[in-house]
Order: sequence, then structure tokens, then C-alpha cells
Amino acid sequence: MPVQKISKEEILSATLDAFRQKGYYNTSMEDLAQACGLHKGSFYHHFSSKEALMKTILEEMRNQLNQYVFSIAFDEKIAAEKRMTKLLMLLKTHLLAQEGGCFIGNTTLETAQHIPQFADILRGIFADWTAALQKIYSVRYANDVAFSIAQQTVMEFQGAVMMRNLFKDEAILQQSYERAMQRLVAG
Amino acid sequence: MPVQKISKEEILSATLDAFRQKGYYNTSMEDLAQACGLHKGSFYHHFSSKEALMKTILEEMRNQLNQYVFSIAFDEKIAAEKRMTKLLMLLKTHLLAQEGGCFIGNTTLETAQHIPQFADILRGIFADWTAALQKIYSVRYANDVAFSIAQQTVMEFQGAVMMRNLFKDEAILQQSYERAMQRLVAG
DNA sequence: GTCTATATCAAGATAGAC
DNA sequence: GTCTATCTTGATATAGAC
Repeated sequence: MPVQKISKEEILSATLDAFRQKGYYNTSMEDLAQACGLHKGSFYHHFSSKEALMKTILEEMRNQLNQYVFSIAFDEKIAAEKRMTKLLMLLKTHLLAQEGGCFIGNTTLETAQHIPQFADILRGIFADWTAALQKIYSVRYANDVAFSIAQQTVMEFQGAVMMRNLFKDEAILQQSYERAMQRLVAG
Repeated sequence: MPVQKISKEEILSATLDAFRQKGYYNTSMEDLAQACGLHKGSFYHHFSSKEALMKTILEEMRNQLNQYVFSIAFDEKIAAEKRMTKLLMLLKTHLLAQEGGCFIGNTTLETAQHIPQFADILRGIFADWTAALQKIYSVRYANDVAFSIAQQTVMEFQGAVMMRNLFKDEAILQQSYERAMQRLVAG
């Protein structure tokens, strides 16, 4: 009898990396299977389709971000600046691990226009993200202003990741982090 | 003898729209041919491959942007605020016409990591774009600061287009335009 | 649960008639 | 220059042995 080569969590992690590096449409089921050390046929035992896999990854990503990253914003025992630093650092760990761009941003641009299932989850992630930053910025600004600045920080992050990858210049991302922080302490 | 159904310019324009709406990998040669009112086989008479077509579109886009959009930034006879308004308005016309996101941003995220030919042109476009905004911001800031703010404006634009499309909210883009302007007049 | 083999289909690309 | 027909490849997905 065959041995279990890989767990569900490992599959989600390995295929997430594959998608991050090559994008949704340009990653084949063959690529995904190989990333898991499986043969193509075996992969279908775990996920019935590429779309089903991606949907699971997106839902899992949303849960992880809420549980481990965005939750920090609401911990009022910690100073706002500290919360911001921590949140920005963790965003990097969760969204920019390994090579490739921001998985959430890439997937949004590639699929949100024509795969409503994905768009719904992605909207949820961006809404949670914005709400978390809004919570932090709200120590300095009225709620509506804080929301607007939070949105700006999210947008700038997305653009910064793109430019960082295109120009291979880590400083671009770093500067956008500093601006996010300045809006909190200087503003 | 058959009639010329479509000119090179018309092909570039029609296929640009197709790519904008469905992305690079998710747009087939069949899609591209149909967008031109041609049959698949006929399309190869004009372009030898999808990659060759996209490369031509990107080069043409770079020329058009320089000629009709970015050039405005260097016209010192016009007031800086006026130049900014005009440039932002024209960016919309050239990059966000019709449905779909920002053609340049989408193509960058989808292809720049693994198609160096495209990455080179895209880097050129973003460099020109940043230099144009830097020129305008330089009426108020030292050159290095102006560069940094220009970069920020580009990144925010990219993120704003993404969020606008995801949330179907035109105001998101409008707000980022206003911030780009405020950095020039308030700062 | 994983493997090999295969069915099915769409995509990129070419050939030759008109 | 455009058409139809076809080749070839690669991708999604399934079947059945182990």
C-alpha cells in the first residue's frame, strides 16, 4: 500500500508558492503536482480542479491573514506604532515569502474580473486589510479619514511590490513602509 | 483578390483591448484574431506569434505615452498644476480606456518575472512615467525628493486601479488623483 | 494514495486554395 | 490578404493497476 507523501497543508503551501511565481493561468496542473512531488494524476485525488484548489488557497489565506496578521491591529494593549510595525512586517512574511510578487495582488489582477468566486474572497481580504489599518490610523484621525489613509497604504503597498520586482530594488518597498508609518506618527 | 480588412494600427488597437480585458495568458490567438474580425489563420500573416504581437504593442505604447502624455510634464510654459491635471487625465485615456485594469500594470505582474523582453520595455515605461512626474514635482521639491514622490504617485495609481476594479468604485481612483495633486500644491 | 496510461480538448502555429 | 483545413503540442481531466 502506498504511503501518504504529502498532507493537505503541505499541498496548499507548495501550490501557493507555484502560483505566486508563475501566476494563475500560467501554472499548469503538471506544475502544481510537481511542486508537491506528485504525479499529475495523483494530484486530482486531492483537488478536483485548478479552480477548486485556488479557491481553497484563497480562503485559507484569508483566515491566516485575519488570525495572524490583521488581528494585531485590534490589540489596544500595544501602542499604535508598534502595531503598525508588526503588521507591516508580518504582511511581508505572509504575502511576499520567497520569489514572486504579492500573491493577493497578482491573483486579483489576473482573475477578479472574470472569476466571481475568487473576486468575492479577494474583496474580503482587502476589506479586512483596510479595516485593520484603519483601526491603527484611527488613534490619530477621524474614522473616515483613517479609512482613506488605510486604503492609500494598501494601494501603495500593491504598487510598491510591483515596482520592487520590476526594478529588483528592495528600497522601493522599504520607502513605502516608511511612508505608511509616517502617516501615523507625523500626519 | 481579397480586400485589406484591417490595418496594422487597427490590429494593435483591437488586440490591446483584448489583452487589457483578459490578460496575456488568458487571451488566445483565436480571441485576438476575432477582435480584429479575422480568422485565426489570417492573423499570422500580420504577427508571427503572440509574443511578437505583445512586444510590438508594448513598444508602441511606450512611444505613444512619451509622445502624447509624458511630454506634457516638460512643457514649462504651462503651470505645474495644469501639467499635472492634464497628465493624469491623459493617463486615464491611454491606460484605462474601455473595461479592464491598467494594461501596463497587468502585463507587468503577469509577465515581467519571466519574459525579459517585456520586462525591459515595461521598465522603460515606468522610468519615463516616473521621470515625467518628477519633473513636475521638482517645481516644489529637490530632485531626489521629487523622484521619491513621483514614484509614490505611480505606485498609488497602480494600486488604485486594482482596487477600483475590484470594488467597482470610481471614487478610489479619483481620491488617488487628488492626493497626487495635493503633493504638488500642499506638500 | 500514488502510479502509468490515456481520453479529450483547446491553443499555438503552418499549408495551401482562392 | 484572407480563408479553410490541418498539424502539433500542451493542458485538463479520467481510468484502472498496484
